[in-house]
Amino acid sequence: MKLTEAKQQFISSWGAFGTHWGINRTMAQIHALLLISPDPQTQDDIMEELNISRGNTNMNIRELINWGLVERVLLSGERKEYFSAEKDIWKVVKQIVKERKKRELEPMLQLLDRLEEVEGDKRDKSVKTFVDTISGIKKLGRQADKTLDMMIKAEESWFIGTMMKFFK
Amino acid sequence: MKLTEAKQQFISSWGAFGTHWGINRTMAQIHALLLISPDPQTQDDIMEELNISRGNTNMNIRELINWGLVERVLLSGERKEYFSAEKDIWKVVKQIVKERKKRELEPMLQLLDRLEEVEGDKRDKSVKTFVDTISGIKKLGRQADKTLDMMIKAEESWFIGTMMKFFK
DNA sequence: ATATATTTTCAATAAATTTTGAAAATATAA
DNA sequence: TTATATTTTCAAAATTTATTGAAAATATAT
Repeated sequence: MKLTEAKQQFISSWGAFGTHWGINRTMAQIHALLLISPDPQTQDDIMEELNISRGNTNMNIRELINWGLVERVLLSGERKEYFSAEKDIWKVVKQIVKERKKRELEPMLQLLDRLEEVEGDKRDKSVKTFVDTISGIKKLGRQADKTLDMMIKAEESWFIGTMMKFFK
Repeated sequence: MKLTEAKQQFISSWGAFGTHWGINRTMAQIHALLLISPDPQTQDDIMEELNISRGNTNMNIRELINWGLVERVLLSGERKEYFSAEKDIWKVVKQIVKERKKRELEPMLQLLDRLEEVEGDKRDKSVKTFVDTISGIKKLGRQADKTLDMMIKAEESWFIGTMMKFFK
């Protein structure tokens, strides 16, 4: 397979992959493009490569910056802004985990805390089922939260080494 | 908080949560409703509770069955079908992991295998960056695949116990 | 200061996804 | 068998989400 075709396939698949995980296709594609670009790219480079409008490009780049996956690069003597993505995949994964944990897991755990304190007699079957379900989710959620915290702090080598030993 | 309100909040939040993970809102809401329902529910029960149409209800129940999260229950002497969700959250998580692994992670790893074999000289910077990125993703992906395999087989007690020890 | 390049915003539009509801298919009862 | 209940399908409609592109804002150069 030629490089050009391989790049296109990667970008397109990364985009489709993203949509299965609640990430918009264009954002995932820009990320993919920057991941495989040796040098920082301008907005115009990205627009041209992916055939998308200036506004769309701009908004999604900003979103990637918010997620901590892309950074602005200023090249001396250049007026345009350049963008580049973190290439270390372990760091990328940790950053995504960190953000999703903060944006989704933590608020969900807070909600579960409140819901668990529902009024009513636990001898009432509907109260019991509700509280038991909420508690079960909360318990697993709290464990996930702790595990992810550790993962975020861990080095890839340590983490993979540990997993290898465990899950030989 | 009253049970009725708590239930509604849970269903609504579970639905919103789902959309952040590429799962349609209604499917997640039906799942939430069944999770907190002490007894199996009919299509009409679900339609009424969530204020959704018969077609929508039917399609999403089927989808939940495909995901292995809900099962049909036949009550003797009853003509209607009843539905209930697996209540053990650890089993639910394992089932979701298993399905997403099969549907998304495995095809992605297969694609990466093919992309890694791109033609061209690795001294060419653009080839090198591409291959290195693909290899990095593949390496982490393969490790995730193994780890998830183990998790799918593990008992909750073993898994949580292990994690607790590690991440004291 | 003015001109020019570049980035950002956002209302309008387009595209994708979800939902409806009525008709068709299927299953059960009489 | 015929009647009735129940489930399934799917084209059309509604809704949600993504994208465009031109105007406004900002930054840099002359």
